[in-house]
Amino acid sequence: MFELDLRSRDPIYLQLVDKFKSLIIKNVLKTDEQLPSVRALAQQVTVNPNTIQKAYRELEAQGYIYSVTGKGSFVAPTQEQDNDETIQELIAEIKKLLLEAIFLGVSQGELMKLVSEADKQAKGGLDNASNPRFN
Amino acid sequence: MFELDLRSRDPIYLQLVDKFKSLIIKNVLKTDEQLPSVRALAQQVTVNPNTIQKAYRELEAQGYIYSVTGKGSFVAPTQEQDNDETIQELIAEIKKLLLEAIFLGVSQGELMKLVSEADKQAKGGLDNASNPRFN
Amino acid sequence: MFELDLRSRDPIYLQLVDKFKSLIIKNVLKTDEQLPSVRALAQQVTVNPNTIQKAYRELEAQGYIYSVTGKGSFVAPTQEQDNDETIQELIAEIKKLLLEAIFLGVSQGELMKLVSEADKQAKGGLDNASNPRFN
Amino acid sequence: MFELDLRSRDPIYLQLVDKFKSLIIKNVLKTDEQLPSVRALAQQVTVNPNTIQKAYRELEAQGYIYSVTGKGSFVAPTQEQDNDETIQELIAEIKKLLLEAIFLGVSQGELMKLVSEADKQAKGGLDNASNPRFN
DNA sequence: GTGGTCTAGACCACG
DNA sequence: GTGGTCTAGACCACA
Repeated sequence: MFELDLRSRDPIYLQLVDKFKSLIIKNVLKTDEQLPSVRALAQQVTVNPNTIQKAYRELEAQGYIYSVTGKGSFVAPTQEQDNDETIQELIAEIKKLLLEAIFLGVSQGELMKLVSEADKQAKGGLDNASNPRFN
Repeated sequence: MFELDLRSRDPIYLQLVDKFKSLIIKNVLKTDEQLPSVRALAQQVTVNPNTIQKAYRELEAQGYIYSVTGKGSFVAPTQEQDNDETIQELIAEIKKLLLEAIFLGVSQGELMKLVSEADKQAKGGLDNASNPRFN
Repeated sequence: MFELDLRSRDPIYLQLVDKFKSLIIKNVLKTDEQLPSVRALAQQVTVNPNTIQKAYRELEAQGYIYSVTGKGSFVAPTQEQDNDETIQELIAEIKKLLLEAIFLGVSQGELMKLVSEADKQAKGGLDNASNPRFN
Repeated sequence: MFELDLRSRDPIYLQLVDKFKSLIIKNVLKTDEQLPSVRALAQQVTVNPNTIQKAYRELEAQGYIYSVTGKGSFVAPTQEQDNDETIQELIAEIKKLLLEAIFLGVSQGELMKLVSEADKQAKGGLDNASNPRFN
């Protein structure tokens, strides 16, 4: 379920954060569903528990999960709050990468297709949950 | 012209790389145009010359500029090579961010518009040069 | 193991790059094998750690090694990509040197033998590892 | 006759050295033939005379030309002297590049062909002189 | 003047 | 412990 790339320049804890965000976004992990315990996950992926802790802390800071002392960590309900700032940063980052992609020769059509695919994948999250073929 | 965030987790030299890539992509800096000298820029943004050097080296490694000892650093001609690996990584990163944006409530339409804008801005680079409203 | 010429016009960090490339090419250093730490090597060859870093960065940029913060630097798996541009430059450089060698009196036969030897040494990398007679 | 790449990382004076060495090796410039004067060449290739001077000095140091004060610079007779050291260095450099080429996937056959071509080009120098189609 | 190399030594992020 | 960033300041090669 978790394939970490120990060789990547990306720190392990960030790889974990990304994995979980992806699973939550695709609705594989549903609201209030419990995440694996720190120790269990640490053992499963053979990584230092501190690293898992760091990942969970980061996910909580970004509002994707919430932790209850003594009980565990759970998927947070979809954020309807005005995380306007976060979104603006995200949009800016996407725009930067789009410009770079176009500069490197990627066509507008391909990028449009990318948006379309992402949208379909996100909206069809519930289906994916019962038919998991995500990365 | 260069607003650096010294507090950012992103290292200064990478912020500079991004700035310059953006300026080159938007055709504000044109082929063979000279970049500010290492020392001059270092003084302007009050950063150590070594840091500027590092940024310039990275830009050179990525093919955006070329440096000639004793003469200066210049914008490289547009890369015709298809750096397939680079593009694949870029696409993957964009897709990840698109999914996140959609999850945070950004509509497909807005993202499509973003692609369209980026395409227009990239293609109309020459116009932007005389009408500078970029960051 | 590492004999550096501090007087050479070739910068120290490039001498290190060459040494390591040679060791990797001859399969003395094998995939995923760890390189000496920046600090350790710096101390061993009595050179500033920054200089070692520069060498490692260059090796990483050329795809010979990968570095993971907090873990170390390791030999990268053999590159399957055909870096056409790099190869073309390499071929041109070889041809130039071959012409010069011939001009200085080296016979075609000797050069052919050189190619043959290089091929044998590269292909028999594993054997060389247990029978080290390289520089 | 002289196409310098002002963009190259290689210093201009070294590019000139290489050009002249190539012309001498291919026998386009023959023994005791006079080289263009510093000032004339400087004007022709629009380069600082100091740069030409430096190139000529380097060529003289390597034994490819000799200078007569007040008369000019001339192609030196083929060196039959024991420049054994130079040759050894050259051979070592060639071997290093051959290994790298093989490592990057160039076949032994291609390299053999390269040697053969170089040999033919060098030996056929006299013919080339009257039929100049070199770079 | 330009870019490039190197040192000495500090500080940070990661595991 | 690891690699990575940054500064301050010196010195070199090139044009």
